[in-house]
Amino acid sequence: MPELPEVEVTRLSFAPGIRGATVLSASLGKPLRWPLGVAPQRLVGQQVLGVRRRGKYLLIDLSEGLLLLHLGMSGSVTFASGQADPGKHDHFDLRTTQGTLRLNDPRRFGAVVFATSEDDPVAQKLLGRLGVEPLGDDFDGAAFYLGLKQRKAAIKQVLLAGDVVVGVGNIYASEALFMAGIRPTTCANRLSRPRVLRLQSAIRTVLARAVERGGSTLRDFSNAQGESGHFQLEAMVYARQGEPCRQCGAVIKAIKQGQRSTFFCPQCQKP
DNA sequence: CACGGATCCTGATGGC
DNA sequence: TGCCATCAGGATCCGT
Repeated sequence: MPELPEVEVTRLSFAPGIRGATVLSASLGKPLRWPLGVAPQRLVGQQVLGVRRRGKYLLIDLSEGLLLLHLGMSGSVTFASGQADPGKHDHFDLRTTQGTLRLNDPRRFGAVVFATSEDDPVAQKLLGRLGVEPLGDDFDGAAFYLGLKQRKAAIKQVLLAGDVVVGVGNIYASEALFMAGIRPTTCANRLSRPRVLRLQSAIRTVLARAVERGGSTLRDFSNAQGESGHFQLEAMVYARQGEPCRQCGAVIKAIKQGQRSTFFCPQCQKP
């Protein structure tokens, strides 16, 4: 479910509400991708200082450490006072003085991990190899060009890998490549400088637009207030195989790259 | 070091 | 209705 826009929309939807709260209790459901790393009691009494995002991770800053939260493929978060009893797929509850933060994740590819600080090896193992933030000032075309120049894999797979630039998942990789006019199968190191600059700009535009629209709700994504996103309605290629390109009318194609679906317009996007 | 494939898990969907 | 295969917004691990 969650790429950068969905994670950011989630963050925005509960960060103001939880800031300043004190943890009353924490409880776990079924095992997630990684263990919490400490006894849930360790969190009790800590104050929530704020919520940040790094790539697709939510970083919940506490007075004596931080929680790294990842939504995997099917995770979503709710924040409310008076939550019902945990359901079948609710695997983490953080009860605070200002409401309960709850992670629901049917497939359990997500995780909640406690680290004493961002420098903690536990945190570094998850964050250490992440690429640049696409919506930040550090994402400049020159560095992006140099990063791509060292990769000979298909550009779409390089984007998904997240070690050059973070946050671009399966939907937005296809969308950004469409906007940049680049065929997803093109080798990253064979893209000219101008095309890389176009791609850099397209990534920023697509992700920022998706955040504005509340993310994409394909099946069940919703923010911490239970609201759906709407970006999927304006997708140019994602999940539109067989339909006419909104730009040129050619038939949108679907292919597989590394077990993942890729969508593109064979006419608008050049190798 | 970088690449491609297998893998974790559950649920929805479509064909027969 | 049941059964089976396939697919799904992610990212790590492993062999090459």
